[in-house]
Amino acid sequence: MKEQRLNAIREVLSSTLVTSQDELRRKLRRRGIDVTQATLSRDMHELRLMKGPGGYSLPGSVANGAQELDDDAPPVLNEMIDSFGLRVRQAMNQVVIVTVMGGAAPVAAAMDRAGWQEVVGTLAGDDTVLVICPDVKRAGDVEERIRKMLES
Amino acid sequence: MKEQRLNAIREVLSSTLVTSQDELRRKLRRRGIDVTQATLSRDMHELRLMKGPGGYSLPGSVANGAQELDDDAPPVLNEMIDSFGLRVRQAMNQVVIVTVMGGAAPVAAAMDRAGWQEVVGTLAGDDTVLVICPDVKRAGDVEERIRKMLES
DNA sequence: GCCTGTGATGTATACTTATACATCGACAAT
DNA sequence: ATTGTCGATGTATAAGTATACATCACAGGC
Repeated sequence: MKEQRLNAIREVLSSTLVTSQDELRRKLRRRGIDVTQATLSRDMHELRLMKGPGGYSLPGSVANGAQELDDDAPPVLNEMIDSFGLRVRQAMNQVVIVTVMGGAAPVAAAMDRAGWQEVVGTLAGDDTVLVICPDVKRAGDVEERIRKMLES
Repeated sequence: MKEQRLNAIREVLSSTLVTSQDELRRKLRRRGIDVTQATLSRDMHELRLMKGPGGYSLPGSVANGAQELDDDAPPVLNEMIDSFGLRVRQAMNQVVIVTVMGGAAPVAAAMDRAGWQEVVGTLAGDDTVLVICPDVKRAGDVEERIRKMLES
């Protein structure tokens, strides 16, 4: 039972954003796993999880967030930002979105599909998405929207 | 003063083990830096520090602070520029670093790890690194530093 | 069958971290 | 000179996490 729970924790963390042990507890309960915060604290210690501004992550960045997308399932931008986004910053008419390793491509694809008028184009590295905007003001608009997605 | 403190935090974390904000506060006080836990909490959030079973670690450092560093410890940016960098040019708030084929990714990774405040994000192609800076002035600063690495 | 040791878990709480609110200083605009 | 804005910081406390203690189930030895 414990092993199954540890596996479930890894799956949840590699596909969604988790910012507290209570949040993880609720997500596990949706999967039929019901434990206390104290037990999760021990589990997370045993899994050597890291906690930072972007929430919890599995040790080693390679395995983190590099989930393959369904080819025929257009992702919602909000979900992509939730799952992969770490932080956003504006630089003149550009917006830089930092993601977990491997998360840049799905985020950029979702932005393209969102079709925002304020976005001229996007470029994805491994963990960085560059968003080009027509001017500084609209870059500020985009930055604010992305920031709000990160904060929700 | 704040910048100096942030640098001191990075130095302490890269050379000693820190397992709580109070412990860091005490270590900084020995260096003549006296702030409260609340300020350190904000500083550590701004530095994107990670906390795990092995204590606090800088972003991009070994995923688990409790693990000993192995042979492929993160290289210094200077070495990466020496090994792979060919030339650097500035374009408004962007800096373009041209590398040998295949050298863009290690250079971009090293820049991410360097954690320069002037760098909003980096994007790597095969032989080109695009560095986004907050404004034209700081792009100039970054260009100058990279140029000096190329010349040495 | 009984006893002992071990690992897992929950409860309660100690400990740690994040933040609401207030204050202050620097700076720009008037 | 005055006023307003902004970022930094401290205080107090809310929120989050780690763990002391107790309990239970189970396995192994005798």
